[in-house]
Amino acid sequence: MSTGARKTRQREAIRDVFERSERPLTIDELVDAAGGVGVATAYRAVAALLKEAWLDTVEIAGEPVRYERAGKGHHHHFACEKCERVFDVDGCLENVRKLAPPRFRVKAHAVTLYGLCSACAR
Amino acid sequence: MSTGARKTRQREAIRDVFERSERPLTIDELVDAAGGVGVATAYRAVAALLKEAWLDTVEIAGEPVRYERAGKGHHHHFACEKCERVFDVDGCLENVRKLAPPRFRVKAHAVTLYGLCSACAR
DNA sequence: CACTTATTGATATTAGCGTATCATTTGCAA
DNA sequence: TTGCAAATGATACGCTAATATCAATAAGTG
Repeated sequence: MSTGARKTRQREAIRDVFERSERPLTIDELVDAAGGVGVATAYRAVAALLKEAWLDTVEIAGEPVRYERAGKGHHHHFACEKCERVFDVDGCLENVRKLAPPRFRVKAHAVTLYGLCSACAR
Repeated sequence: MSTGARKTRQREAIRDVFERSERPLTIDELVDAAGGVGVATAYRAVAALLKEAWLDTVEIAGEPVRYERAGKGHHHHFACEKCERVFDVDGCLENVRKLAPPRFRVKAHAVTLYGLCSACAR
């Protein structure tokens, strides 16, 4: 027979990178970290992994889209203004949805913190 | 003499639009609302108003940049998934910055709610 | 091994958004 | 009213991010 996805060096490398990284990565970060993977391939692999819900999208205003392993549970993000990396922030706040004006139906929310990560803060 | 900014129909219209609107507007929304104002002019006027801190930038992930009158005090935003408009959300949460991991220095934060605005929720 | 076809990747192309150009219009002061 | 610099606006251009192209490569079955 013949149908199905093939196991390639590049795809393995990409999965590895995401499995090891505990923070969301941009396509460029991914390409750098994976090594020897073309941009087009990176985009294709990410698109596939998104489709099969193995990756989630992390969008932060004014920044390139990032991706991280799906299924981490509810969390938010911290964007370091110096090293430009984005980190996961566990936990959430109780009354987020109560901020909405009356009659507004809240379906999701995002909390993003900005500042300096531990490495850059010293 | 001769130095200084001139008062034009277009600039007046743009200021009026922002003064009347209680929600952040994109350049396109601004151009539509102002009527008879070219895109280039809109960009130029907004740039000037940003420089003199009469306007603030409102950035929401994956969406075009919006602008609103500066000096409203700390608040956040609600993005309607249906009509694509963005609304102000007054108030904030106490412990936002406490979410950050140890040793991270939080300098700012953004809370964005997604869902349906009162008009679209009915 | 041999062959079929998915995959790769350099690059062309597209799309979205903002700035630069420059001829024309228009404030506004004398 | 006149004159000049500021302002306008249609459009060309530039930038960034992502997709499409297509010849070359390689996975994996028989």
